Amino acid sequence: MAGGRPRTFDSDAALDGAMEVFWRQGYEGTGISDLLKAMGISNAPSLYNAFGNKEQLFRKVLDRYAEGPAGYIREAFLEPTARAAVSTLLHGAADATTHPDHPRGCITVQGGLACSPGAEAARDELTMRRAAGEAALRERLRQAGQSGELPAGSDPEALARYFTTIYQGIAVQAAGGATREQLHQVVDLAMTVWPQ
Amino acid sequence: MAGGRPRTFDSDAALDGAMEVFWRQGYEGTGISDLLKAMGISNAPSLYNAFGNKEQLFRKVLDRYAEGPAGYIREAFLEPTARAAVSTLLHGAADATTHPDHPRGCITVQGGLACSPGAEAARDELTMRRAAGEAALRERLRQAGQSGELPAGSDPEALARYFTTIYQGIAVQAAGGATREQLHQVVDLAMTVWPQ
DNA sequence: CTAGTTTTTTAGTACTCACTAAAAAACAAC
DNA sequence: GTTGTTTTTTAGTGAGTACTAAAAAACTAG
Repeated sequence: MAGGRPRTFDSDAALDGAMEVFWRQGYEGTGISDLLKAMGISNAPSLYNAFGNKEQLFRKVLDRYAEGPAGYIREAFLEPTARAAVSTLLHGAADATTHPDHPRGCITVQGGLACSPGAEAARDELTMRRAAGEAALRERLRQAGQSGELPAGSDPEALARYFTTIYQGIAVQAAGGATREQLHQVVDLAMTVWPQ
Repeated sequence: MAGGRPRTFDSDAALDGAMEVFWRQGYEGTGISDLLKAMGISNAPSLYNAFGNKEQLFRKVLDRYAEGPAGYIREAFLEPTARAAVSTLLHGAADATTHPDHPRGCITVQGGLACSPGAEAARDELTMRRAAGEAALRERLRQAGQSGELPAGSDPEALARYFTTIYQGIAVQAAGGATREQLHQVVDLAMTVWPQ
């Protein structure tokens, strides 16, 4: 077994660089030359050799995003009550979408809602991931309904969709320049919908 | 004064076609060839002659959007109470973003949140228009505060931001496939935040 | 050293991007 | 008819798109 020529760039740092660009410019607004610069890779073939094509790189970036800047989501689901989970989730979104070290907003929204036919696979991947997040919240709220945390007559599905709408609206608000404090205020108002 | 060679396309119909494409594919995902096809124009120079460049055409489309598919917004502000205005606005958004004759979502959100440096002018135009909508709602709610429609201690600015967040979240939800009924349910929940 | 493996480099592919100069065509006024 | 005006058509511009074949370079194992 052999070693081969060593990489001149760090894979994780390169993915972080790619994440930054995709986050700020969206999938379709990001070119291979932008990625090369941000990833610290000198030539296109090195990028394709290491990460596959643009779409595969995008998926790897989304995975890394979920474990890094969006890690607060997984933590939110560890909260003991559904109400605390939602509150942590939304206040976490207010923080993450306005973090000074990252582009504004959320990569799963900013990445691309509308696109040319050639980018539909990437757009659909984003749609899927947003739907997966909403489904996870729906399950958590269903469980809260069964455990008695939610009063009788509550609609866990509708609540999940409502809080997801807030969550996604926050990403748009952040893109428009809303401050962190303003978004936390939005979350506080949104939480008053909680039953009882 | 002379007539000159007559147009072979209808300007309003062409703008409607351009609106459809920009709405479905976003500003950056839309190419001149897409526009030509959708606008019923045979050659690029005819488009440039009639509407200026891509960015100027986009602005004309946004103006037409405001008077057409987003006309419900102006109507909402004619409601006698602020509460009715917000309700009409949000339920109107639920209808408009899921209308079967149009692409999903709202052109001022779908048009582009993140983009390449070359498209920043278009993105900023969208940001400005969203901000203008939020400012109008803020003014309406301030007025409601002064007229006594809102109870003492209410925060019109925070309410305006909250309802705008819902409004923009609805556009993302619609892009993800939410149904009209589901979005109306979201709006009903969102309206329970209304003070008193 | 040689052989094997992986990455980088060089130099390209074919295609699309937004946009335009110049000429031809189709009208109105006279 | 001629002149003036506007639009369409033809034929392009240079720059950028994602991606790749092939060779050179830099490592490890033996």
